[in-house]
Amino acid sequence: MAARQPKFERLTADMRRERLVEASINCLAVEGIQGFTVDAICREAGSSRGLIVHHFGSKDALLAAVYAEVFQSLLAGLDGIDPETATPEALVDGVLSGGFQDRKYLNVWLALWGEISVNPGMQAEHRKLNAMFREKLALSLEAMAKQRGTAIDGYGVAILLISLADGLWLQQSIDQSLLASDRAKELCLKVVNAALSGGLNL
Amino acid sequence: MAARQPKFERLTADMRRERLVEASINCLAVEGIQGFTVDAICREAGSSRGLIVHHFGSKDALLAAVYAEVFQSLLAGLDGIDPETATPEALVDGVLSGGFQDRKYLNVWLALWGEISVNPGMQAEHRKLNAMFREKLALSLEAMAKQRGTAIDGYGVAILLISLADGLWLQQSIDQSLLASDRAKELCLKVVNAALSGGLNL
DNA sequence: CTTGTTATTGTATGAATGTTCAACAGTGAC
DNA sequence: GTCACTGTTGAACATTCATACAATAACAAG
Repeated sequence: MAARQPKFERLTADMRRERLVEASINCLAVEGIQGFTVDAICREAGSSRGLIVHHFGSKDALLAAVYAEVFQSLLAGLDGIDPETATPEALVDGVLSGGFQDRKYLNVWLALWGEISVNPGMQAEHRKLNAMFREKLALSLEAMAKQRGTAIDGYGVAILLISLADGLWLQQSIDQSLLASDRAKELCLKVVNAALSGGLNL
Repeated sequence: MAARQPKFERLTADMRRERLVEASINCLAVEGIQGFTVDAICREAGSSRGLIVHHFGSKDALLAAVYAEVFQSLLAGLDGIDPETATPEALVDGVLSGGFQDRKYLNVWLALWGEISVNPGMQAEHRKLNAMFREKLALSLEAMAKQRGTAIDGYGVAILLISLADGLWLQQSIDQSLLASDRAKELCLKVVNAALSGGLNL
């Protein structure tokens, strides 16, 4: 007699939550916010429909969990960067590659930004996480400027770099024929180098 | 006896289309793509539900019309700028204020970008319109560089400026506490001036 | 083996969605 | 006044949606 076949896989709550978050990212990536439906997500995650409410309470709470996850991978791009020894190349690489580099995430970020701009809870989270990111960048930038004997406004340059990287990534993701990704990196690098050498008066 | 009261206002097709497009923009602005529903749009436009299909054929076609309208106001920001006599200030002003300046449009653009990245027809339109915008910018930038006696890659600087402006506007729209809009303008201006004087080697 | 906990399922439900369509009515031509 | 044209209405329709919930079953503890 064959071994008994369980009717479903029973996971720990954390593992199931993780699977649902990843499935959500895939759904968002492919079809945008229109594809972010309970049916599609659970199909992608290989579970039944009831689990989103059971593990997250609501679909909105799941989207918040997606944001936390995606932002983690953005922060990870700056991991391993030591403010004292970092090079401009490493910094630009970190900003451009953390969670972003992949065009796949365009629709994920579009959905998240839309939600952040409307949902006060997510806006608070966004401010907190973004401040961390900016802080880390600003420290590295100021350390590098110091080595060159120039004084800069690290906060201002950080905003400049983040905005430029976001804008380039956005344009490139929407229309891939616009520019190659190494060209985007080159543009960022030139601006950062100019800022660090005092050429932008920042 | 009172004058007969018409049961509804009968407009020309063009006027009705315009009203529906404007109503769509308002709906998108307030609630994002979630608020872009036939019911909400027609309520906002003060008409019955049947008119979207009647005048546009489908809701998707209406969104395409919204894109055309919004991009027009983006192009209008560069109107009146003569490549030969333009100043960097005027150019940066034009890029930052055309159709963008207003935080109100954040959700409109997020929805449009999402659709563009997925819908081939809108992607083609996007490429065409964006190329026009870039072309106009590049011409003005090259003319200004020439006056300063430097040779630049107008196309590259245009992409740099557009991306930076987009990124700054995006960050600022998502979190208004991040930076003031005159600060954003100042950052753009410094980068453009550096580029025009050859400081960025572009 | 028995039992308790809880992850999981899948149906039920009611609200909201985009589109269709036949009837209606404003408007200008004659 | 009569007519044709077409902008407009609003009910009908089939889907799809998020959520609620009671039944089921996996799994660990004893």
